[in-house]
Amino acid sequence: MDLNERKLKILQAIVSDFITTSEPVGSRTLSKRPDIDLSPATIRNEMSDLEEMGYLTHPHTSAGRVPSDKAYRLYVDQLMQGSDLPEVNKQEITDRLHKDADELDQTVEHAAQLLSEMTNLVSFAITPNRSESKISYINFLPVDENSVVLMIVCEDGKVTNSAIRMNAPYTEENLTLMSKVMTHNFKGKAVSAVLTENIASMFESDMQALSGLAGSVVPSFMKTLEKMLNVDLYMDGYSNIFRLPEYSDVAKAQNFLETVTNKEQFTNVLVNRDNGLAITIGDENSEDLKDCALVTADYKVNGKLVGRLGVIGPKRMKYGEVTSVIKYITDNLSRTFEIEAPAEEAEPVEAADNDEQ
Amino acid sequence: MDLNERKLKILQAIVSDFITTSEPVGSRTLSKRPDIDLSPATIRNEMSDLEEMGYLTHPHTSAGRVPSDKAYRLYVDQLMQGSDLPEVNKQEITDRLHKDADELDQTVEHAAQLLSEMTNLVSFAITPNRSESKISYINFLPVDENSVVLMIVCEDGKVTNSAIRMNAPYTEENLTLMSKVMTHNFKGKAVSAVLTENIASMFESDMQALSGLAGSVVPSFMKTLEKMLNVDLYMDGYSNIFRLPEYSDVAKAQNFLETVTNKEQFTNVLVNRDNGLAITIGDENSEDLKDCALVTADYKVNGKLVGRLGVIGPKRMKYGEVTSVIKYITDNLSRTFEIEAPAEEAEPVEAADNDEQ
DNA sequence: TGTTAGCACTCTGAGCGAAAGAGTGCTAAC
DNA sequence: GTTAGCACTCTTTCGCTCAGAGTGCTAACA
Repeated sequence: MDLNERKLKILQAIVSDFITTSEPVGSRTLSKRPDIDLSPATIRNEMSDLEEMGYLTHPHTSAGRVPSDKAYRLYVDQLMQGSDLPEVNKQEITDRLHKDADELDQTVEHAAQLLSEMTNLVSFAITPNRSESKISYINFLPVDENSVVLMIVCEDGKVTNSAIRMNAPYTEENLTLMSKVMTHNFKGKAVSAVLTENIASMFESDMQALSGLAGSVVPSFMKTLEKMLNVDLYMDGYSNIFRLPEYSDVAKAQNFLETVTNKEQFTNVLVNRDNGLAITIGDENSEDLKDCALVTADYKVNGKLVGRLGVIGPKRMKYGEVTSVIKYITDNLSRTFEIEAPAEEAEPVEAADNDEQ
Repeated sequence: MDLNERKLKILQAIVSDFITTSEPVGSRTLSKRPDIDLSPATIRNEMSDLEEMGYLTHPHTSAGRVPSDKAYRLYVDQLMQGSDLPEVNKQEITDRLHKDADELDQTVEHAAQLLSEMTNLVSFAITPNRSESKISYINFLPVDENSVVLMIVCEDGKVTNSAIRMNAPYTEENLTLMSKVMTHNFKGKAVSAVLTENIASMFESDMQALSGLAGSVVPSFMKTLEKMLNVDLYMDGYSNIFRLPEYSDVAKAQNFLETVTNKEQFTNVLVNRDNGLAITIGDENSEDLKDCALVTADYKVNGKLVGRLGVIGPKRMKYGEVTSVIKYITDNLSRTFEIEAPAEEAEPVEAADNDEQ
């Protein structure tokens, strides 16, 4: 038995019908569609075949057919027609993303917000991983006699800072010296590379005058670098799930919310997805998301750093629309954080990208 | 008719019974309690009186009594007995709050997490408002030829930074000069005070050499200062509401989540609450929270800055337990961010408090 | 005079069965 | 190969009854 033209057509009709109604699709309903010119009985035969082939299931004998994960996969890969975003929406995306375009974090948060509004699903966005970002400055500033602030600036403009409680007394000169020596040592190196270096030994050789401070500074420096690698997760539209009949059961809604509000775990899921546009459906996800579908896409910052943005919802989602919204937003974000007029320079000029407060 | 001893006792029994069961309380149930030695009929008479006085309501004729908002208020003010936190919980709070005590934001986030776990309610925490914090440094760092990073450090160690896109070319010397002049001008002034000054004029008089840069810098500087005033909101335990029978109705759960996930609006509610321990019940809240109760308390940072932490849940909450957990956590937080061993100095030494990236 | 027992009454919620509706699968005819 | 027809299945909804919980009132009691 093979998937001939007619079976595909029927399958497509069933999937798209089910996506909009969330009700099992019966043969009579299908036969009424203008694009399908077959009697209910014929359709029933085909549906029976499709079920045997694993594309459809049956909640119970006297119910219509429901697409299986396999059917959604086929639908997404071959059957679905990409929808073009209405001009109004495009305009809105552009407008709203450019409103606070000088703050990466804020813009990304807005992007997530926008996405949940436009898809009526739960949306999320993660900021780029900076393990390959290069260090640009290291700076110690006095706060009071016991504590200083350490700030590390990356070439892409990202700033991370921490408070450090000093064990030994320090002078402003100490701090300036330390800032200079460390900047000199690490400038131009990637964050991940520095994290594997033996920093303590550097203090011994280069900075004997400061070795008394090393005990306070080294662990904090490492911690701050690690903080630089943290990926922020923004989510929006939690309450959208209540609009979906699949979550009218409170237990299911609870389950979903629990999974999705576990930031650490969920960030992990997102970080480990395929690059580019990625759609995973049902089984293709981990156990606790097996009733969901995720659609994600990447955005670029300075043409290098890669963040990610997407939605999570029921397998029955409007893949065409959702995909085009996500693509449009990520493209827009990438353009927003694009290098501006590199013009004559060979080395790329980093665009404004910086952290939140 | 007045609230005599017996009526109070009955009312207290009804409220505490309803809090644990969420079922309307009948006269027979009450008469079985060891602390109430009255026949159901007598209790019925008293309940009828209490209803007339506005302390009880009746879902329908043949149901037990339910406390009114007025009853909860009385309960909280007079009838409830404060519970003492078990030693295990105290220990856990202390342990978990001190794990990352060098990062205010992170600690506050952990506190919210802890609170939702211990109360099984939705918890929240806001970071302190810094409008009265004093500025300590202002620093411009070059990023690339078009952009610089501006960072403002407060006396309490809080750092805020922004990327600035420059309209005119700049030199490192320009930045250093600008940093010095601005630090000199604003050091020791409160953020809110600086925000009302006429910064632009300062550029004209003090910094003529830099006036070409002022156009880029002044608006960004103001924006960054405003960012310094932003209060961060952390929430946790959203999915706890599904455990409560009052939210077994999906529409109610949706409503609740929508109200509470509106960060801006909800932050506003929190910022405008009374200082110290504040409990608001039903009507006492805004319209969209009229079925809820909020309990909040303040914590202090450096004995000055004040943040806030609390829970939101149904009016039927264990006020005693909740209050003692919140108090214990806020006290603990205040101690964590306390000035450490000021010893000989007159001027208070600021403890480590700094921002999240 | 306050308290209590008794009883009729009310309202809710669970349980049950009937009936409607949707849809299938099979058979037989086209 | 397609279709009409029909018996059959399963779910959902509706109405009904009945048990249970609780009240309010009255009358008796201490």
